[in-house]
Amino acid sequence: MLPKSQQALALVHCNNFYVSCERIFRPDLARVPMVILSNNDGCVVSRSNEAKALGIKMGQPWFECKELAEEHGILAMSSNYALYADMSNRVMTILSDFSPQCEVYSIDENFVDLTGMPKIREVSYAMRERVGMWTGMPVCVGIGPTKTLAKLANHVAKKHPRSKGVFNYNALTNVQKTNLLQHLPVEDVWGVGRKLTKRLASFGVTNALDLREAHIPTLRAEFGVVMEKTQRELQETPCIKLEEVPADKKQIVSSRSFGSMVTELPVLKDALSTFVANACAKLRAQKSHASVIQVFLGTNRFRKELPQYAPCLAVPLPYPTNDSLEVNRWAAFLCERMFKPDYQYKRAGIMLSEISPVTHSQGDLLEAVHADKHKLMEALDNLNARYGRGAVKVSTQGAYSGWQMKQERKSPNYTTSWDDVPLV
DNA sequence: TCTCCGATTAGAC
DNA sequence: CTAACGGTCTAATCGGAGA
Repeated sequence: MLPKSQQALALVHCNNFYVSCERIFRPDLARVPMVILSNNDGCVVSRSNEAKALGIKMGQPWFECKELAEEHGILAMSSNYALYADMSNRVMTILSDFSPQCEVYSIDENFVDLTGMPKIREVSYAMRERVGMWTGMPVCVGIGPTKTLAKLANHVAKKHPRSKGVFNYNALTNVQKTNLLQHLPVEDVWGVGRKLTKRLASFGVTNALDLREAHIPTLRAEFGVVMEKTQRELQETPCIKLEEVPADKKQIVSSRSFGSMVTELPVLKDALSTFVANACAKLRAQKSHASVIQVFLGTNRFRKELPQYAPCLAVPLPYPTNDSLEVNRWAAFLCERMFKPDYQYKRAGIMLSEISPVTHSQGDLLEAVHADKHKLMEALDNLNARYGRGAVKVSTQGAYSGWQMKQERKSPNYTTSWDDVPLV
């Protein structure tokens, strides 16, 4: 029997994605050390190479970096998701021309299946070049027989300038593979995070080779099935499938930390009405409805000297719905039940769960009522699609101020808003 | 003892 | 000037309740 033909999965990953999106429209920032901040301008979520070199850590709270930032003139910007989502779509569309089988894995990554294609190196360089030429986005490509090894190869491509942005694990000899894995810390393996790195170390597993060669029953017993899959993927046995069509969400969460503390019930309800609108719009976009709605509130858990309160309450709905108005009534009700004065709220959110596809229920006495509601929400979605999110609102939805997140340094929506296009 | 369920944990990005 | 630390999602596992 012929040996099983090996997969060639190419993981295409944008370099410093958010930073790169900003630089495409601000070429003057090309060499400026810079970072992009999370919602509420809280933590660093993307760093330029210069910022990395200065020691700024991924996920680090911005206020902790301030001193270093001032010293070295590090520029911080708020995140601009409308811009990043649009740039991502452009990149993904280009990549989809290179293979009929792709998985958009995240906003800045795509697994492109090149199995069976000739000249995989050339194709990889071509992907890099076309994306760069058409969008300005720098990307690196890692090729491997499994997702885990494609990730690993991408890591190598990023780290070693000599690779010129493309690294093919499949082209290595066994000795080269062993050598590579031996020099790769186990925490750089996909699926191995901080906690597992520590526990693995106590078993003498510190690099990727150790993990690949570890005693299988021990590994399975101590670390469970997830780790075993990772190990098998390192051994070139695919355990994680390519998921071409994204699965429907099983739960939808919409929540925010507030820009400042909130003490008033109406303000909380206003914030929640915005979260409900977002969550229900997502629900309708995947043609589903939810049977359970949960609301949570929270004080600032980092301010230990203040009284803490983080309640959470759920209701099973009498029948599944995706109607923003209806969900909002429940959200307001739950919020009122939990609200206690004299606390400073810093966060609130809503979760929709027990999600199932909408199917046309026959013979329902309320069918006509449901149909009308359905039309109302459809009209609302269409208007918001045409005139921008929030053009048509549910309830107060943002009428009160005080909870909106801090975004002090956001760039214009260069690609998605005519109002933001600079007139030369 | 088995099963179900909610809560917790760990990870990715 | 001040205060100042994200948001979403999944899968696996754990521990208790109930059958």
